Amino acid sequence: MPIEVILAQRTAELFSALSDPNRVRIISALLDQGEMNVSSIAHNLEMSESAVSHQLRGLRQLRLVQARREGRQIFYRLDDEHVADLLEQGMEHARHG
Amino acid sequence: MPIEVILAQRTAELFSALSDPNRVRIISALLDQGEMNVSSIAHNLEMSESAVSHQLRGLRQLRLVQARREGRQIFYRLDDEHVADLLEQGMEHARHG
DNA sequence: CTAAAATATGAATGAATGTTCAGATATTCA
DNA sequence: TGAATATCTGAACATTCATTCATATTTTAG
Repeated sequence: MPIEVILAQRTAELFSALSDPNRVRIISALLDQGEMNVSSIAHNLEMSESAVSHQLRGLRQLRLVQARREGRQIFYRLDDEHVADLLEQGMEHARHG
Repeated sequence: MPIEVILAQRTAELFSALSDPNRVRIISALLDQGEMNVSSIAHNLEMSESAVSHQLRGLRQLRLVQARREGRQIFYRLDDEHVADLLEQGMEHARHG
């Protein structure tokens, strides 16, 4: 498989992480707050905790998000400042455009 | 509907345009070549012309791509330099990361 | 040890997506 | 006009995806 195709796949995969409104909101919330546990994300965004948990799993697998346990809560934060840049640039484009 | 949710939707929609390997390759090719017609994109990326045409329609509807007819060929180019930035940033992240 | 709280997980379901195939539309050239 | 070329379109199909619901796991508090 040509490198170019593999790179395209990995690029698409990265953008896929930002291709759902609720994931955008989750990442945006983490960008604002720095760190949040699952239930506060769910409450904040009016999503079920299960849905949030499922989405966070995907984001964690892509290493866009990192988890830290504290007691029975698990706090999530962005793993990568590049993702913050990407999201901000995309939101900026979406605001105008 | 809260502005924040609408913005998240529009942001996700933008990233969705970059969330498929073949679309990434199409946009990347247009970025390199400046302008291409459907069949040269198809040949270049080893996609069917129909698949390319379907994808270009979506990109055109999102105004990421612009069309110009010349005889029986239709040349496509990126409509927006911001998208080029976004793609390059995403590809850069995908190369490392 | 038991109950409660926070999160994770898996199966099920419906919606969205990308490609293919067949055929339609538009344009040029003889 | 008729054939050839380039592109588009719509239906069909398989696949992927996000959510829900029920249940499991982990941790703390009592």
